[in-house]
Amino acid sequence: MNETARGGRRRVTLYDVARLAGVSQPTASRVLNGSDRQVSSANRERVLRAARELAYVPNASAQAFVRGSSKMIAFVVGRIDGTYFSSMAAALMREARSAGYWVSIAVTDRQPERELRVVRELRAQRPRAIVFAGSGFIDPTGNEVLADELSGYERAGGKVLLISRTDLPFERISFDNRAGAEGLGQALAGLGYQRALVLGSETPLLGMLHRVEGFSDGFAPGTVEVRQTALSWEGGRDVVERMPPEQLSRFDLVVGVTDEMALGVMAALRVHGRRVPDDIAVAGFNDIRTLRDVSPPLTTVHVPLDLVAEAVVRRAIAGHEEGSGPPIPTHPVLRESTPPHH
Amino acid sequence: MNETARGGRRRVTLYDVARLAGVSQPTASRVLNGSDRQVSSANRERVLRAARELAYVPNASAQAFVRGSSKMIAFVVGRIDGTYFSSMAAALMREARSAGYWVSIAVTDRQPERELRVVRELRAQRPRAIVFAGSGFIDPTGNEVLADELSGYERAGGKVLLISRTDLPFERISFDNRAGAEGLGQALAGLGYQRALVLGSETPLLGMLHRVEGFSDGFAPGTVEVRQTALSWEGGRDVVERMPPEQLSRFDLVVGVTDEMALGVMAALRVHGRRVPDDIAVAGFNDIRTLRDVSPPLTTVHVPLDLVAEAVVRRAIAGHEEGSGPPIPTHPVLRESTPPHH
DNA sequence: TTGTAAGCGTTATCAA
DNA sequence: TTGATAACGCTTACAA
Repeated sequence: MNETARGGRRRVTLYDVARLAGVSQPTASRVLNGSDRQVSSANRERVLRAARELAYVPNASAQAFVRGSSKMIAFVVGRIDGTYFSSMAAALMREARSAGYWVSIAVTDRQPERELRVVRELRAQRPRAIVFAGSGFIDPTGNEVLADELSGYERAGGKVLLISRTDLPFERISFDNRAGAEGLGQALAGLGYQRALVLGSETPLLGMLHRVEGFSDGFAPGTVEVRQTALSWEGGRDVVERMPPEQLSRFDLVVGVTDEMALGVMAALRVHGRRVPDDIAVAGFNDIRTLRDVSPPLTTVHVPLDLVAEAVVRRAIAGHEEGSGPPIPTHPVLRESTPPHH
Repeated sequence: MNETARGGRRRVTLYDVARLAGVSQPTASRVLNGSDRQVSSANRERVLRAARELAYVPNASAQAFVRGSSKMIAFVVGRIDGTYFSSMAAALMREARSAGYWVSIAVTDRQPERELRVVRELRAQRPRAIVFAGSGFIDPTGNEVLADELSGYERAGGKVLLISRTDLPFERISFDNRAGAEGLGQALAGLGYQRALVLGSETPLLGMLHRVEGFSDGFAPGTVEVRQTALSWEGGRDVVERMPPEQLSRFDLVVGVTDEMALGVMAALRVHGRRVPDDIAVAGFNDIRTLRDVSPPLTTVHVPLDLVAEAVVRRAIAGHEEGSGPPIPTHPVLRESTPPHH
């Protein structure tokens, strides 16, 4: 009802502090908030004391308002309740904090119209950067409008960054999906595997395509069978569930383009009484933390999220365009889900 | 360097829209931002058209500034890279969104001094509510200062909410830890288990204590052995690692006060070649999503995060104090990690 | 229903 | 080094 009166007491403002300290508002401002300007140590002392005495809390809205930009980095993600993106968010927050920024997370549920709404709302917040992570849909029309919206944001002084997302025309931070997958393919071929089933993403995402292609190249070009499925735990599970047993038996290895898919595969195999790795081997991609809880330990490709976070924050803050630099290297990690074969 | 000039182009303001539409600024405001005031449909139409034409984006900082409070709910959490809190955050965001609010997540790494800093920074943002989730330390001095800070925030019109946290004097949303744990204890005793090792939290948290006590009461008062350990995966693992094998053999069941701990236990048991549930049974608490990936499926106590999120948002928005209502019920879920025994 | 005018808290410009 | 003073973009009495 009555918004401002809620709680009654008037808030302490910079003016109050200045008055108590016997200085002008600008001087108080120069002391309390980061300014290069010098203030005499006598005044500085009095202002600090006054601020402490009144328990002054700067009004971030007012600061953001007058500065025209906030200390916020917006992180836009399809989902947050999964280890991969929440780990990425955690790394990003750590990194941002050490640079004096904070991260706001927005979830889109992977729906294009939600993405658009989220960006509109975010623009209103005037964040320093808007960072998109992962697997966006490729809906040309939807993306066109989204790209327009983001361009408008950039024109107004913001920065758009994409993490391993390729369907929008903005600066990009990518992993070397292809090389990591190729390394995995080589390693597994070297262990003696010969008939691999690869689960790709039914949503056509360039990054996922690179993983499939890279693996195929490293493993043995032409021998790999690919199935497209939902990019999720359920997607992995469903492929196994729906595949006739005799068909599944033709493979000695199943590889998911994400760990989540691989975990879905393992769950389904378990249900059907197939043992990993005795009956069939499994591997994933990303090296999410959940892997420490599965047995046997899952072979995967490690993605160094700390490096990603560091790059994101550096570029988000940098005034200039850095271009889409070299991809961040990834490397295969062999574990017990893929022991030497034959 | 030059903050405001970044990007060059002046931003479109409400004034521009009003001028193009040929109306006053307040009228444009009434049309574009939620106001109860009526505007003639002719003017409404012109304003909307003008806004679209100029691609007007409201300045949320200015709005928050002048309104004295933002549409933000701050969610303060020890860590975000775990299934439990990220699931809770996800539920909270869903719920908040449908009420027209958005959630900002702040991570404290469970360090008291970080908690204090985070709250200070959050206060500056003037969020509608600050919500603390989970396991805070009990450091009386640290908490005293924190409580002061939060009281100041409430006096200024904000709302503090605690989710299953009991070391601060504010409105609380709690689960029925005791009843859930008691139900679990009864159920497991009913299955024939007789010698339980319960892993409690070495940090003295009331909620965790209730779980230990509840379980003990339900299982068989006096027969349960309790070990305190770190409230984490590592904490669970360490207990098993450090326990002499013959001592561990005395138990037919290990219960962690969180699923994370239980998963740590399972990992350690695996390493030491003890099979679950054949050699020893394991149970946890929370029913996190990671459980779908472990085998055998873990017995636990389900905590309905959707209900929690709903309660949080409702109370965060409500102008009045609701008191710390009845706890949200939890219920045991029996799975294969604790089959009938003997 | 509409417009005028005041004010929100802070920073930045500029003159002292 | 300091202090008037003018923005910043928006909302909200209050008056028309």
